[in-house]
Amino acid sequence: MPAGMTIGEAARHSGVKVPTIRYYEQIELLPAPARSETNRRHYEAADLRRLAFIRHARELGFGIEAIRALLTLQDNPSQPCATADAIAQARLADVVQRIRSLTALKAELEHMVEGCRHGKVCECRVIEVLADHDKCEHPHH
Amino acid sequence: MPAGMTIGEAARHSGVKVPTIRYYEQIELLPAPARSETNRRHYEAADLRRLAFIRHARELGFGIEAIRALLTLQDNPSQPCATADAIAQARLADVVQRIRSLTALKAELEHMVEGCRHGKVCECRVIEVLADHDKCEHPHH
DNA sequence: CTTGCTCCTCTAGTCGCTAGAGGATGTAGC
DNA sequence: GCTACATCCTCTAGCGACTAGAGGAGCAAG
Repeated sequence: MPAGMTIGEAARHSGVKVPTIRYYEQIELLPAPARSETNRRHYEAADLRRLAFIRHARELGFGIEAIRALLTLQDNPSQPCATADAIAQARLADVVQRIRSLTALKAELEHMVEGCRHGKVCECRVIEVLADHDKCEHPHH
Repeated sequence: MPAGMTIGEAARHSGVKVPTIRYYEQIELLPAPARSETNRRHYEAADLRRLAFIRHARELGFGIEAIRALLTLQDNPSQPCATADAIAQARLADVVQRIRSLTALKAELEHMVEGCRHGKVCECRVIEVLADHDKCEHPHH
């Protein structure tokens, strides 16, 4: 018979922390596993695959609800994959947008830091730029 | 006597929403302003400058505690600006790191989306890659 | 005088966990 | 068997930075 693993073993195997696994069960992202006579959770291979899927999706920045949708799709493989594609594309668009705005931010921060002469606050570029938006190179934010 | 403006006017002027201004007051980032006879807040020019400073710093991604430190520095202009510089540099390092990881993510997502043949889920690249980390181009995450 | 906007306070919700209390169970060494 | 210590259980509360909504009062225009 398949012994199954404890929640701690599942955590080590999947890289998802123990409380996080319990949390995923609570929000019904992961099915509640069988319990031992003494009330301990026992995980099988299928649970581990699901956990790995979730972890990977989280690493790629998908939100819980998106992952829920993707898991439902995985459970119904005969459906068209347009939804999965749309979710991934939405995430990609979000990432692209974030990179854009972070790159602009980076330029602004570099501008601030480079201008700092390490003197007193009253002549500090960092404080000065923060206080006056017009001192930004590209004040489009 | 300086009339001062209502919280709504201060919000329109600064671009910070009304409830957010109240929230900043609650966490003591913004001093509690004078009140009218009927208990309404009245903001002066100094409050507006402080609000603009906070808003700009938030736009650049500084956390509330960092902003609190920066505001304290601004209030004490004779101190050396090493702290302000350190805060800005820490933020810059964070932004650089974020850009790096988002760029890696972008490549992974593009890989997923490009591979999608828009067929059924059972042959969908998106689901497939999520389920199997080894199918990533650069599985360094 | 009524309509509709703004203001007040307070509480609770968002997201994805994470931390901690307080208690039961399991394992290893003696 | 006894003693540590790790691991497990449930439950509640906290994080950051707001945001939403209830329920009520004030204000300005028609």
